Amino acid sequence: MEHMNDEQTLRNAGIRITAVRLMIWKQIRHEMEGVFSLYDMEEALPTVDRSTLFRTLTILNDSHLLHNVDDGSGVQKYCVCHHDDTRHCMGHVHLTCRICHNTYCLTNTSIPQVPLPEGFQVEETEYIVKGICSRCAQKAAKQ
Amino acid sequence: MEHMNDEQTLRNAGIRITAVRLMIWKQIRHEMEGVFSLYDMEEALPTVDRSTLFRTLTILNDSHLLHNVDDGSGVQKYCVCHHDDTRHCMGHVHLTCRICHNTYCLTNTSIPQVPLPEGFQVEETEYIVKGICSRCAQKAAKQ
DNA sequence: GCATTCTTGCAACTGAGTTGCAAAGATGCT
DNA sequence: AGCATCTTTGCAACTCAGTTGCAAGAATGC
Repeated sequence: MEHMNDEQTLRNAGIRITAVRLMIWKQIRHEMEGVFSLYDMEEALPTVDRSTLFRTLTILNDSHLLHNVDDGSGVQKYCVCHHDDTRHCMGHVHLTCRICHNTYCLTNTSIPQVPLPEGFQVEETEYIVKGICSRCAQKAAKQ
Repeated sequence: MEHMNDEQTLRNAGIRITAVRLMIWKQIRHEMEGVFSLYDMEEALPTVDRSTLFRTLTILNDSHLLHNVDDGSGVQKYCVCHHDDTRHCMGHVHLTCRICHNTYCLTNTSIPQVPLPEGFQVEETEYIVKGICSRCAQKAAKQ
């Protein structure tokens, strides 16, 4: 699965192949690290229109090749789903840095359960830690 | 503290009293239940300009009379801080309903800790459960 | 090879939040 | 109270991210 070629991955997800989609997916898969935004994609692929990027990200999201990350910045972020089966990849903890605005996935830290009121139907859980990442903290300390 | 009058509450927080501010605070304190947005305030107080509401909410937030709630809807929400001291009211779990877009505070459910990487300076933690609230689930079941 | 369907880029729009500025209001000092 | 100073307010205009309508271009099915 990990080594499936990019075109096959899209096809398997039921996504029709086009030059633009393949370019977008390759960019995400091989060049973007961690969590990225629509704006990051615009920067990375300036020849592709924003609306196309948006629509393609939505398709990838719906096909569970990406998942939405809500880091509380007010900007929608995306992240490659790393999982080996078809289950939707469930929540892990996210760190988001107030200074550099990067968001990091703690892929190995799953979200602890809490008791919920009777009758609430859970669909998704977000656990976001906001603060200052170690890199930014170090920079700040030097000055 | 709970019974302090509204004017005194503002004054104690270091906020200058004006007719508009008092009206906003009374509305929040006595009419809004739970979590509300700027838009909710616009609806409730149509005579007050949006920018004034926004600036006043920001002041109340900075003075820890309100706190920001990030429910992942992309819309900033606010909630009265219920606490007896000057500590910033720390995170509790929020439920947010995909159907009615209401957000509920589980004020008694504090956010469980998770292990974090060395060097990350935590400032705030959000725990948001997204899904369908019992009221909306019941409505859906009837049909 | 042609008709049909899907994808793309452009432009224009929405919605929430935010800012500059002048008028209105509050405060401090005599 | 009268006046100068500082703060707050409403208006309009703007930013920023996301979203949509539509016509042109690309892919697909027979």
